[in-house]
Amino acid sequence: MSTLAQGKADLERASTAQKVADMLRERVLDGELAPGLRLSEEAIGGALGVSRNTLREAFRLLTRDRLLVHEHSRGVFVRRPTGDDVRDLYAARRVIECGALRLWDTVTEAQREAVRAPVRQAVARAEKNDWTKAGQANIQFHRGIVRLAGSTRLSDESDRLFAELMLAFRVAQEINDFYQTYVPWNRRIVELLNNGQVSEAVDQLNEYFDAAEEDLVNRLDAQ
Amino acid sequence: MSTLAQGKADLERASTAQKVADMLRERVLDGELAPGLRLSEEAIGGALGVSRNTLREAFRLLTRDRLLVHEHSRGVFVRRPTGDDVRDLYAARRVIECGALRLWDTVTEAQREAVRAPVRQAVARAEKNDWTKAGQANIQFHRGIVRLAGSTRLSDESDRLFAELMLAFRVAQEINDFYQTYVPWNRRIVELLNNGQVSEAVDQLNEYFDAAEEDLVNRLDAQ
DNA sequence: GATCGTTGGATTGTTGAACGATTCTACGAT
DNA sequence: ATCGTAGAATCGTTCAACAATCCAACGATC
Repeated sequence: MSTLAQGKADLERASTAQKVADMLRERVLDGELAPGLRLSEEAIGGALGVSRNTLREAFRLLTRDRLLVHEHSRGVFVRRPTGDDVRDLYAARRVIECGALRLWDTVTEAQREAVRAPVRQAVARAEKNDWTKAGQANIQFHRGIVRLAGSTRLSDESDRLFAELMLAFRVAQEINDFYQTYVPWNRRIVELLNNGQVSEAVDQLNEYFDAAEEDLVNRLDAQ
Repeated sequence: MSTLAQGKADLERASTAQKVADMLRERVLDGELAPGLRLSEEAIGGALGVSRNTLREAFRLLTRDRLLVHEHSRGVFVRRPTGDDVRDLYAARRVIECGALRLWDTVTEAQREAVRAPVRQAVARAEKNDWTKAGQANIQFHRGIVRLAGSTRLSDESDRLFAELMLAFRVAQEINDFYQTYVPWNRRIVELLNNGQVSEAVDQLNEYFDAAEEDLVNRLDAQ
């Protein structure tokens, strides 16, 4: 059965536009393509060896994910998140993640473990000063929370929100030291959950959002 | 100021692909293009007088909105929502709308009125047996709830969820008589809110989702 | 009679070129 | 220094072409 699923994954081969979009997404998220940069159709298409039409399809996919912004007759640009964007993102996260976390007592043990495990990993990575991996584990923690809701649509949209947020982190130059503050916070949330104090855990998550949002907005507006 | 806003709206002229997508979206939502139908690039492009490339752009937009599904080398089809789709949609709605409704005491009066007004309208329309308008007002009610969260990203995504849900309603042939049952329910929710019983209103909303989901899933699986 | 290749036609995936429309840039006039 | 204008660069859209893929019909085999 797992081999069949594997085979199906192979069957669903990506289109050229999809592959180009995946490559560009990486470049945007690791900062190689800086926020605000304009992506010329001719230049990028030439460099990647794809036609303009195919490249435009890839641009559209990334625009859907809010990593690029499209301006009519001007081209596409790497999104440069503003303070307002961050506020909007956290308003959405508050509703989604706090709402999902409230379902803690109704979900399967596997779903709960998908929330706990990333925190253990983040703690371990943080002790080794590997903040890149710690940051990835932190995202897995929040992805796990969203998945408590049991909706693939909600999970997919949240992944887009997370990706957009990563852009904001980059602009705020907050990639490394940010998690140093908040890893302990996540740990406390999991402790409360294991204690059966779901409501208190939700409160902590809300406070975490308050602090993270304010920190990020301040750094963005300072620029 | 309003004239300036008007001028700006004119400036943001829609691209051809956007206009084509809007037209197709209407056709899909009012059932002219039935769920499951395959949309031939050549046939539709010829009928609308746009090139294949432009039409494919429009298809991408509607695929993002989940009204169409794309199958590699096979074409695009009008989505035919399944019971699982509906369960997924309601799992997302539960988290989003209940989470947003919990913010009732923290939002502006204008935001609260955007929840109450559509219910009054739905009641009035229902008394005149105008179920189409009553249904539209019902959607405005739920849109108003989502907007309590204050996130445009969340509101936009919810609009897509609603559109997809309308497709499911159509497949279930539940366009007219559905709201007859649930308009009074919405009314009760607003009464509770006006009474300051936010928590009870959330419970009612949750029960509404339970009932609506089960009803819709049953009708879909029966086919 | 049912299952399995094969073949040909239809549709999609991708490319390249073309041209009008729009934006940007640089230069010169006031 | 500001404004307007001409020219270059880029985008929006269309068209034609060909390879890759899918599909339906037809026989071949057991």
